[in-house]
Amino acid sequence: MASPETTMELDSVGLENGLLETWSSEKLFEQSVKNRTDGEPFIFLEGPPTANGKPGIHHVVARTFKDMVCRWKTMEGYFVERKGGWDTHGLPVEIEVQKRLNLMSNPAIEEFGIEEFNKECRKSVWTYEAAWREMTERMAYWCDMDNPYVTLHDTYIESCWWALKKMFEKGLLYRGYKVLPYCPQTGTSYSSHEVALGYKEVNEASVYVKFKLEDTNASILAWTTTPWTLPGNVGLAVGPEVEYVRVRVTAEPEGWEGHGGAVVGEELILAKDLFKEVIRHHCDEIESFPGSDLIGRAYTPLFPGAVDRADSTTAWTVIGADWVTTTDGTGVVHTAVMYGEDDYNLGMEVGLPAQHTVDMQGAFLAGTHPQLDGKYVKDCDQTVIELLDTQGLLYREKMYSHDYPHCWRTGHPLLYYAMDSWFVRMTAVKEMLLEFNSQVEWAPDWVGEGRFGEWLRNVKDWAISRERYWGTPLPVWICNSCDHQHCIGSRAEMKEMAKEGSPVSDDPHRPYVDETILVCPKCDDDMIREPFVMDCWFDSGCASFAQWHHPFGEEGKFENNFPIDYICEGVDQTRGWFYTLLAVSTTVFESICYKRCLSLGLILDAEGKKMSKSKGNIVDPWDHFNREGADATRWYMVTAGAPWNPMKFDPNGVRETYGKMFLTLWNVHRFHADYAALDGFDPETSEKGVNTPLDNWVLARLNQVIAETHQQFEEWDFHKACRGIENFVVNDVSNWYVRRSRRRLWDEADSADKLACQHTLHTVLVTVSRLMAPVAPFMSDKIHRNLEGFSVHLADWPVAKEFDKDIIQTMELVRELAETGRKIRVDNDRRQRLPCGEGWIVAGPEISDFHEILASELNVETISLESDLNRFQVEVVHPNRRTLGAKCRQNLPAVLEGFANGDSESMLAAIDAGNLVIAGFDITKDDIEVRREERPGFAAQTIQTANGDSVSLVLDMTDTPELLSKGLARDITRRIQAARKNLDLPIEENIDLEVWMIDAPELFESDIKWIIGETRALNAEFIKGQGEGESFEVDGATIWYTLSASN
RNA sequence: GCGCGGGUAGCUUAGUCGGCUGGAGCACCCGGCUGAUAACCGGGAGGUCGCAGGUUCGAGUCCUGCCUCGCGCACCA
Repeated sequence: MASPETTMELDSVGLENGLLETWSSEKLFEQSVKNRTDGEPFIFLEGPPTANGKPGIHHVVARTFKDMVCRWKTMEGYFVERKGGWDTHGLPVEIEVQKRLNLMSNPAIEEFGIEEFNKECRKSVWTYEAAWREMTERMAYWCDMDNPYVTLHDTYIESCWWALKKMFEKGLLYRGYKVLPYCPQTGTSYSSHEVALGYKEVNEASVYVKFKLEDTNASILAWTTTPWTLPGNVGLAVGPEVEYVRVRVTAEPEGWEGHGGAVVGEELILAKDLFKEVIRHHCDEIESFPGSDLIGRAYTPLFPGAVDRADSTTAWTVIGADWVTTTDGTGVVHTAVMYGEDDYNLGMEVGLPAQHTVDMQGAFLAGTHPQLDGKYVKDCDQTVIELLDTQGLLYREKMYSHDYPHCWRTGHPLLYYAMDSWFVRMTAVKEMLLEFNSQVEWAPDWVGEGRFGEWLRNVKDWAISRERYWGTPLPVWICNSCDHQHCIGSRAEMKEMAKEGSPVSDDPHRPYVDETILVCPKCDDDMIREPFVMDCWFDSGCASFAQWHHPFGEEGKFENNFPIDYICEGVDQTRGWFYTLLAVSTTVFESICYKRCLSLGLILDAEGKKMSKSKGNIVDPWDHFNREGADATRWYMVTAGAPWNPMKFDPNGVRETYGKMFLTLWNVHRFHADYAALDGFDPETSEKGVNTPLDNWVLARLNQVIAETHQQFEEWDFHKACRGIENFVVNDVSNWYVRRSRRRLWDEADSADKLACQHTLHTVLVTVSRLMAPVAPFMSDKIHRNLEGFSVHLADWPVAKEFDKDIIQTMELVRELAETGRKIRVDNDRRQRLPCGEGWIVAGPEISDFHEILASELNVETISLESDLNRFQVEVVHPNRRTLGAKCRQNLPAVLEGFANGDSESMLAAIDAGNLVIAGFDITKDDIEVRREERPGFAAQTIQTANGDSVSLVLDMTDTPELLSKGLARDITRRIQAARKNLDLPIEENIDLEVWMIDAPELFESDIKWIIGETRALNAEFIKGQGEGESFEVDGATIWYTLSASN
């Protein structure tokens, strides 16, 4: 170990870029990992980003929190591997390509060719890979980007297949329908994200329809905004608890317009609450009853023959559903199984026939009705209304305005349409999911209990198939003759089962996999693959094992890396990756997937608005990387607030962090390193010196900070930990320790005091570097290398030693007293440079260790303890509201008044005698606080210490010739030093000095010598009378001075 | 509509078990200090602690309702 090197002014961008090169040539990341191979593994899993979008500041946030924890754990001695990952499949990729090639629909893609299309997708996936790598490297996110897992790799896909087969074997995979927003023009169903792009307000006809009950002469009224779904009606849903009425029409209404109507004597049934709103005729109420009375009643189909009853016993009957409300409509919900999500779920539950009346082009199927067959459904709304009207089945028509989703590409209204889909039966493992979730340590805990728990309690079967092209193909084949289903679990299995002569491609993607025909194990006929790809969330949900190509890859790799210790992503992943990881591990392994999950808040702009491309309020991380540097950016993001709270990203804040934290720290380091280099200080071989109380104090504080930082890291309070470090660096180390130690290092001889200071600074800087290394990996490393000769990232996490809490408290008091002294001077109009003869600390604890510091801070000649309290101050009794409140309750005001009117001296005497009674209550010592306040006329202030004691500071304001001389000397020195600095004179440069004075107090010989020493004046003259050069006035005196470098 | 999380000085925020005059930082003004860096120190100004009730001797803190912002879920039959 040698002496540190002298340093330069801070250039953070240069510093960081320089270190990046050093790290890369040293392969420091690899080293830091390998260094800990003997340690217990800490398992981290990278949530794979998609590289077909540009990385933004929110990615920097997530990566900072990932990196920070991994670096911290590494320093603690854990073995922390970090494999990178890329999410490469899915709709966003396809949409990008579709836009570029103007392929608006599935038929258009197929015409273009799936093979070509997927080639384009494969290319598009990597559009921003370089940008991602650059960002990742520049921000110092340590992660193995050279051997990442990639969801489009054959091996990765094979693991996904394996997982799906596990589910299949457990009976958790099944085929069914899912109602999705579907655009018949493009032949595509849309995810909720895309649907959100296309909401438009529409004003269209809604209808009230009469459903004639079979066993009685009455009709149930139901309401719908989509008349085209009426031919598909197979049921009516009512709320079992909802109150319904049966009414008889007694007279025609006044001013009826539009289609529909009812005849006198006709009977109608609807929710009681909605009667007034819906019914236009004059009616008599016949009876009222709960919805449960209606359940099971059969009614006549509106379009007989449009749907086959098949073996359904519930078709065209009234069904109970507790989600039915009376907020609009009639309190009766028309149910068309294939054209509404609730309708479909209800239909499945009670066994309604699931049969389409509309084809994939959006046209009515043949056999629905002669006037409708083959026509586009949205064009038929009026026809349906007229058909019902002519049969007397229409009660009313009403224009209704609402938001309705439209195709973001073509602008056509989307149809909710039941699509063929494959599902994972998550509902079957709900209890297990909840149990596993309760084992996860969530930060913050309310995301786990609340948002995520809520989601799990309402878990639905997972629709994992997509009618798309670019994705992991669904490995399920169905037999042409016997409908046998087979799920492939590996590439080998596919080869084995392939029909002779059928192509088996090495690339598992479409369209190649579509061409592979399997032989049915049941009947030897051909099996054809289901034409779906999988939800890309399934891909990333498999990451915990597919990254290792489990179970085909390296043996033991997966087992040793599961379950995961730590994952961290934005809160938007709650229903995304956080869920799919758990969903897959639960169904495949019957295990938890991760033990700890940090869910990060959204990132907002400085105004609190969500960052989005369209608003143009995106912050480019490079703006900060290139200005304040990655350290300041990372530190800012960690200290700005709790990680799970939404973060308002304020570019100004980054600048502040840079100026405050990093510039300060750098200058402390520079101060130490420059002197250490000059003196040839070596932390290992140089004498230890003799610690002053100041050294002992800062070392105690250091250990306190170590302890607090560690504790707060453990509790996920990274923001508090880092604010604590920052406070220590800025306030304690720089603004107090270094400020008070400056003169110690000016000593040119190797004094014991200087050595102690240098050892102390060394320890403090090295330890602080280690504490902040996980968050600010650059400057911490620069400092650590300079002082310790090796990288901070190979160092160990600091462990706190026992520390002296008393000295910390004492110093707190000393600093408060120093501030108090300045306040006294301001109040008494006495300038800081004019010394006071004496200062007294009244009734303070023993702090003589710090009298010297205090005297210097206060600029007093001597400090002494004064025990005679009465000399300067009186004791004042204050009530202790906390104890008195408990004792006196509602009588407290009276007691407080008693205190206010009482005389402190006599109250104290009474308490000592044990007989103070106020408003009927015995007052004891515990009920009061005694504070001392200075008597009027003294230059004094009283402060309260942390444990409630009063301490006062009194300054003697008397002037003497000696004091005036000293004060003048300091003023002169200060001016000359400023002039030296303006002239850019080196610190060791000597000067020639002339000083003239008018009306000045006498300058004592000793003070003249002091000026000469302080200013390094080789030749100096002090003259009474008017002079030349710069001048200033102090206390009525005028001073002129000239100086020049002495040669 | 339901759930979760916010709302404290112009801005960013701390505020523990309900208890002394609601603290900091940035910015602003005045003063001081400085061979101390984009520094430091003192003082000033700046507060309806989102609003309204309630509990309590006492509420930023607990309860109820409301307003508002963000996120999520549901609904839009």
